[in-house]
Amino acid sequence: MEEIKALWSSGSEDEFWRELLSNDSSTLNQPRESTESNSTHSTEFLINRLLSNAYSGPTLEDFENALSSASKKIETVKEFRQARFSISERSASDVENKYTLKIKSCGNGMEDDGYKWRKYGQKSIKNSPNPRSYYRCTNPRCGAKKQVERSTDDPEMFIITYEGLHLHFAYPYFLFNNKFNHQPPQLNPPAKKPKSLAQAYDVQATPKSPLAKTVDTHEQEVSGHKEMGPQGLLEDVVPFVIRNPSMNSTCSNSMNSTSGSSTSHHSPPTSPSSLTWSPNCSASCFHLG
DNA sequence: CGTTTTTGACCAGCGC
DNA sequence: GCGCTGGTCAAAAACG
Repeated sequence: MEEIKALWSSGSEDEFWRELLSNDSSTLNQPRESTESNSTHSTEFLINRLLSNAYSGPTLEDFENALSSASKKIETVKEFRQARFSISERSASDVENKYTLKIKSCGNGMEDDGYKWRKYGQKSIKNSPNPRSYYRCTNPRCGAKKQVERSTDDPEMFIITYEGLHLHFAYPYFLFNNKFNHQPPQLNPPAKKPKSLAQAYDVQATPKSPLAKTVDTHEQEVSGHKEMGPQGLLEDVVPFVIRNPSMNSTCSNSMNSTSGSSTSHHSPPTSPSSLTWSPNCSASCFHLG
């Protein structure tokens, strides 16, 4: 894992992507031959390859397969693909772009795929009565950051800006693979079910930057959580029922079988919050910050 | 007592 | 250069 971190920190991201594109990459092990994109690499392929090379966690292909297995949530597949293409359509050098979420309340949890966000600062913002909080992922190989501030228009609306490619949102969908055996014990069933995930994933461009994305979760309500936790990931606003706490074997099998990386990056989180690791079965953090 | 949050200081970038 | 603003650092405080 450290070599990945070093790769990102030692050189420019352009170098990283060149390395990624190189067929005879020596830094990143090529796990398997790919028959697609022989002449021109599609960005989708790049993303998949990035995940399979740099991370041992599930690839986007895994997510898609998982989505396909979720018969009841076929519309979610569509929306997830939309979200994915919102990433894929961009050039590789744009991966570090910011994403903005607008969340009207969400689950209160510090943990996200086994890692936590650590608050490292708070500033009062000009022309806004609400301060902005700065968080950084505690995942040692993740430099992703996020900023959380309360909307001035709607006190219950939070605006969360992620910096760096951030794929946490894919986890809930990946967990579809486990067929909803039961619900997470720590979470009450939502009093109101979200209208639809299609609304939750209304991906749209944000005015402040042509490259940034805004995900507006219109009516996300989770009972018992008036306050939004410092988490604020898309994972929080996706229905919790899709998260399955007892899928350790299924999850790891799936991830191991699809991850081409030979070196194991599945080290458990160093954070003491590893109790949430197994239930969520999230073996790797998908920030690409 | 270890971990997390708070909070003022510090720094960099930008416009004037 | 100066002041403003946003982002980060780090020591102290709070928390469990």
